[in-house]
Amino acid sequence: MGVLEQPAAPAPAPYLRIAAELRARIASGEIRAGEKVPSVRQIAQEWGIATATAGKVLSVLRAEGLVSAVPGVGTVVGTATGPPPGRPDGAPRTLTRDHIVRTAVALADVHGAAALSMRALAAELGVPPMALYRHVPGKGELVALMADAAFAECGLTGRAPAGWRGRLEAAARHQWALYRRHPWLAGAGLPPAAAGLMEWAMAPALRRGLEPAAVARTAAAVTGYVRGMAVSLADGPDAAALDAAFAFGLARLLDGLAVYVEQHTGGT
Amino acid sequence: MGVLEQPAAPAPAPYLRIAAELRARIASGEIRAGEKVPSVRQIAQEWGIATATAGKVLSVLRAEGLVSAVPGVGTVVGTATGPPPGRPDGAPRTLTRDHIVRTAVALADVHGAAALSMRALAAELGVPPMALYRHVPGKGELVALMADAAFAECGLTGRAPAGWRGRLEAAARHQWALYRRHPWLAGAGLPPAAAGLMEWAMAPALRRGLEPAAVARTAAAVTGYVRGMAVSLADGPDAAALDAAFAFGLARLLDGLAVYVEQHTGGT
DNA sequence: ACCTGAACACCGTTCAAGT
DNA sequence: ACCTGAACACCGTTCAAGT
Repeated sequence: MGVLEQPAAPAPAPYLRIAAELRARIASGEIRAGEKVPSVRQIAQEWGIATATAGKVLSVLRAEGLVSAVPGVGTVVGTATGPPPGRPDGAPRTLTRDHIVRTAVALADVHGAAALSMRALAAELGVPPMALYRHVPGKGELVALMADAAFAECGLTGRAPAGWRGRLEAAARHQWALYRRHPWLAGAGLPPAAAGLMEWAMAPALRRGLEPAAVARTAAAVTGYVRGMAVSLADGPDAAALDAAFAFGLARLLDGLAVYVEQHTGGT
Repeated sequence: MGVLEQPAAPAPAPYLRIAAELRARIASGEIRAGEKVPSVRQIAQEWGIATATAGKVLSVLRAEGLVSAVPGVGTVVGTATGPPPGRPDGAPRTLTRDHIVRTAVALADVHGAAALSMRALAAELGVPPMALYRHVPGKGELVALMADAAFAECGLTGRAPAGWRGRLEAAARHQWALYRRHPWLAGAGLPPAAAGLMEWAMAPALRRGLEPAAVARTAAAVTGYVRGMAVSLADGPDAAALDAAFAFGLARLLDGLAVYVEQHTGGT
């Protein structure tokens, strides 16, 4: 039923997915030749994976010749012998909406929402500002496309929990991870892809017989909770403390929902 | 202990408080002579009070000669014989930080956060833009002051619930009401006055023996929940549906917290 | 027809010139 | 000393002028 209910293709392993994301950042010019890619430690922290997995990410990119380890510095884009392959400098790929959106996401990720202007984005892409308007109606629509693209990143790799609670928790944690990765996202409005995620999340509860109105309210409450914690995160304060508060509050919210679901559905 | 624990002065009745707010809007120039003040129905809806109470609000202002009922139109600022008393036109009161902040709040309430610019605010106040900077360091600080002023509006009129759950629910609903009244507020960051509200909210739980770390996480989770629902509200969609979802989610969250508090404190 | 440079109507804020 | 006009470095977007 839900758009995410039956993944069209098997989800890639996390390290491959993250490697693909870094590859996209390099391709979009967000990380340039000679600049450092995130360290193993940074990757592990940013995506919430083990350092061993993070190490595999960099191995993949090194094996491709896209990055190389520079002792005492870190892992940088390109090899000692020249710029990275795949996009010879000065050959500007034809501008597409997708490329614009991905570059905008990268720009906002790195420099913050305030730094995302149509003019700065155009400069990043090496095109005149007005060129963007042939692919995107305006900045508002661009931000909506960015949010949709971010939510469409499939990060639900493991098999989907069958129970309503496991499914809802997985969706909430996925949403949280997206907000951690894209600090501008919580302020961007919920895109259609977010509705898809919630549809996926609520499918077991719906099957269990929870009435549609309660399903809708549950989805709104959980989504709102995650988003509220994310905007608080964007305020600036201690991220670690909020991570703990997020997990705590989510557990309490799910506990409370469990009581309700018990009372309002057939049984186990 | 909390700043709101022992109110310095007895809280005014709701209709007096709302009358004061409308009076401030008129004084600040947000509602000008000849323009309509909110109708009984609008007041009842905006502040979540009965229409009978809303009627008393307008009675107060009418008795003061500040507004008058115009049949077929509504209640408008001023009397049939001239402009409202209290601020003769052309006599600009001396600019103060407080006046700037209150006018900014009124401007953002009516025209939205996007319409709040230093230049527009200065125009509203009838001063050159740079005059604002002698009272406020910059726009960011102004918004922070606005948020603090909004949170400092005391709306917790009834006597404070003694139980942890009633207190927390009252604080959450108060915060929700603030966000309903000031749609820009959820996007403005949590000001010091919000921490005061949470301190007040969590005092009974703390007295009950809930450990400080759990108290902090609970406060962050509830505040985040309310704020997340409020930013979703600001997205634009059906406010009535979100009101219901807010109440639903809050009840579930408090239920889940109840289980936790039961297990982690002494007893009743 | 397609593309885009110049222009318009804004911003927040600096700073030097006014009183 | 206090105040503020002009200016600076931005914005998003319109539109007419270029190819």
